[in-house]
Amino acid sequence: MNKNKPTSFDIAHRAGVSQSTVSRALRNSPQVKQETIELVHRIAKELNYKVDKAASSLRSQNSATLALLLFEDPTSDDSLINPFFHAMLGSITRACASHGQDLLISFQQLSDDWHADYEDSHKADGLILLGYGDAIDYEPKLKQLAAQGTRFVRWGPQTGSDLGLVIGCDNHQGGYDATAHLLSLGHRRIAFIGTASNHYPEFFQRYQGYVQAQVQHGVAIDPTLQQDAITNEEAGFQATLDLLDRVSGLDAIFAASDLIAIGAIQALKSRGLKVPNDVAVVGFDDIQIARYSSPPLTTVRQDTGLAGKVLVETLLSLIKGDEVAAPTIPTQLIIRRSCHTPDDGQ
Amino acid sequence: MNKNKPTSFDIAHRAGVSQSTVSRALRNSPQVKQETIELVHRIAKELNYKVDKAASSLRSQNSATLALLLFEDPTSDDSLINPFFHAMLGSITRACASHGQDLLISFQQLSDDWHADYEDSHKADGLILLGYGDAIDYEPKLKQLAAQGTRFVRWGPQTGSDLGLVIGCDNHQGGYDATAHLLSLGHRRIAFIGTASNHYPEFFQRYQGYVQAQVQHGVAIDPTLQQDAITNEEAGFQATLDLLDRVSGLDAIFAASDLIAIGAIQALKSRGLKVPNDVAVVGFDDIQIARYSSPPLTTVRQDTGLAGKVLVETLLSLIKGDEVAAPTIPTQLIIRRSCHTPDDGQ
DNA sequence: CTGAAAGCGCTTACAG
DNA sequence: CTGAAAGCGCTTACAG
Repeated sequence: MNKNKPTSFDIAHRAGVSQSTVSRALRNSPQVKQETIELVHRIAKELNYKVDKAASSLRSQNSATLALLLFEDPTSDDSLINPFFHAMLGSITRACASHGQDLLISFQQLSDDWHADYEDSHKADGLILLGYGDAIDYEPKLKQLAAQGTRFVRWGPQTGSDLGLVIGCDNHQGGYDATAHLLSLGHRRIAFIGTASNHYPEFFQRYQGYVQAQVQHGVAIDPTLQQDAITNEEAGFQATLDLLDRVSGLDAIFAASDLIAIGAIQALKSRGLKVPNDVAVVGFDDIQIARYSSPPLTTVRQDTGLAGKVLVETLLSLIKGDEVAAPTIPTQLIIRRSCHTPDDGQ
Repeated sequence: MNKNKPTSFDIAHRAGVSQSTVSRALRNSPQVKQETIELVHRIAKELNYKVDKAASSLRSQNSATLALLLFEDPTSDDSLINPFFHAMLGSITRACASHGQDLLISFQQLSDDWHADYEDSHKADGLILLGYGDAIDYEPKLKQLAAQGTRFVRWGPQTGSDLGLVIGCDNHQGGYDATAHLLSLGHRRIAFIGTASNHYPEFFQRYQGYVQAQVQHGVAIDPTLQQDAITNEEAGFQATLDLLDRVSGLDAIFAASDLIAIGAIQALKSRGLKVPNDVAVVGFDDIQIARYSSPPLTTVRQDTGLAGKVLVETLLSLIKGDEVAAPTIPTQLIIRRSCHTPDDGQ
């Protein structure tokens, strides 16, 4: 079947033109007569001809392929993927398709040589990095990539002194909005669950938004209301239990991610506390599960559809050598039933 | 940076051997002296050399790449991916990595020419098809792939007269186990929610297991207890409301997928029915959400870890030209709180 | 607007 | 165990 795969020479022969002209015509070169272009395309279709990607990449030194590298904390169960990544994956896939790029996907270990694996081998023209993990562990890797001249974009926290091009949402604003919403509902003892340090800068930015909202509303910050957790349900569950053992009078939780929030809700229920009647909960991400948790989760949506598009387009600009900026993706507060709304009598 | 990418000639020069020998040494050919192999590898490492994938693919006519094509019903919201696919994706990714294969990923429309897109262009040596959708719509596509000699494997229902190589779980047994479990808890009015026809053969197989279990337990089949639904929460929600309007005395639901089950639970709650006290619910898949639904969902687990490995390894055998069989992946009943267990006093 | 020719960086017979 | 040579199927100067 594949033995007789047609080449551009076959088309040239049938069309009565040279192979060079076929090559140009297939890419709709303005140099080629419209008539010839149409003829070549017609014959190509008849023969089921497709440009050989390997030959094209080799000659043009351009793979028209991007690589998406996913990574998580090495401690996390590696059969699970953060649902937030899935949404990003869908969006990145579509953006690649619309730009004629193929997408390689891989789960990476911190120990691997990402540059070598993808750029040196010409498998991909650039990398998209996606992951939650300890930013401190991760930093040397980024430095190495930058030093190697790897073209990459990364989803993450924008700090102003970023290694490489970082595209992220407005974590601070999102944290502010979530907290302001809880304050507007009358809550005053609002916990923050999530590791708020430079190890998890996205969470830290959300925490800072949480602090700012309270300061602006004249609520004193009680540092004992912050409890560390990485982004999975287990961690959220355990952190909430620890928090409940430590503090009193809690009336709301702002969880640094939806996964943490879902664990928190389970923990609250396990202690006989009702959500939102006893404790309101707000998450972050708006993953698919958020709508189907019980109660449905109020959360801060990250626009994954836009994010994927921006990641891909920014990377393509970078590869082309254009000047590129790193836009910030806005967030949006999505109100559901995990906290009372003013007009919600429940 | 990439301008001076080293080639096998650079290594040859430094090592004082020919380029052919370098090429052999890099692939650890038994023809090459161990000493030479080691020398070549050492120099390659020093130079950060990586075999150029395009050149290698072009010459060897082998891309060492598989393509994963995902598709869903065109009607479904295309920003969502069935969580079951995510688990498969993780598993397939890992299996590819362990076999030295790159993985291209794409969301496909039924209208696209999958063979041309991947095999004719030498982007991939074979395809993995993953998707839920109407099997009848899908069939002409499979016939076309088979006719074109495309090497592909597919996750789906094994019917005995499959187009191409189909790997799937034991849907019938899974349906039987779920239903037998409900029967053992004393339920007698068990609904099946999911389209049970040749349009959705996996669901149909699960339905047949459901029927068989009841027959064996001497329970008469009431066809009005079956309600169509495709695999998403919306459909499950709506189907359950319709069912509740139509039939009386319902004491359990076997949903053809977890997404349907989650929609069903929402619907039951919206009618003031308690799960499992008023109506028990069992799902199918054991997606991640199942553990965090409220109540946690009893379901039939498909072993996605094994499935991904088997898909990849079967496809690689097919590409190599080996004789291949299509194994069936076993299922496992996972008991949680969405139906009473005999020793669960709740 | 088109063609002849070179060459991308490998792998693989072929010869020794 | 190693080397010289051909060639995978394109793209792209170069020449007209």
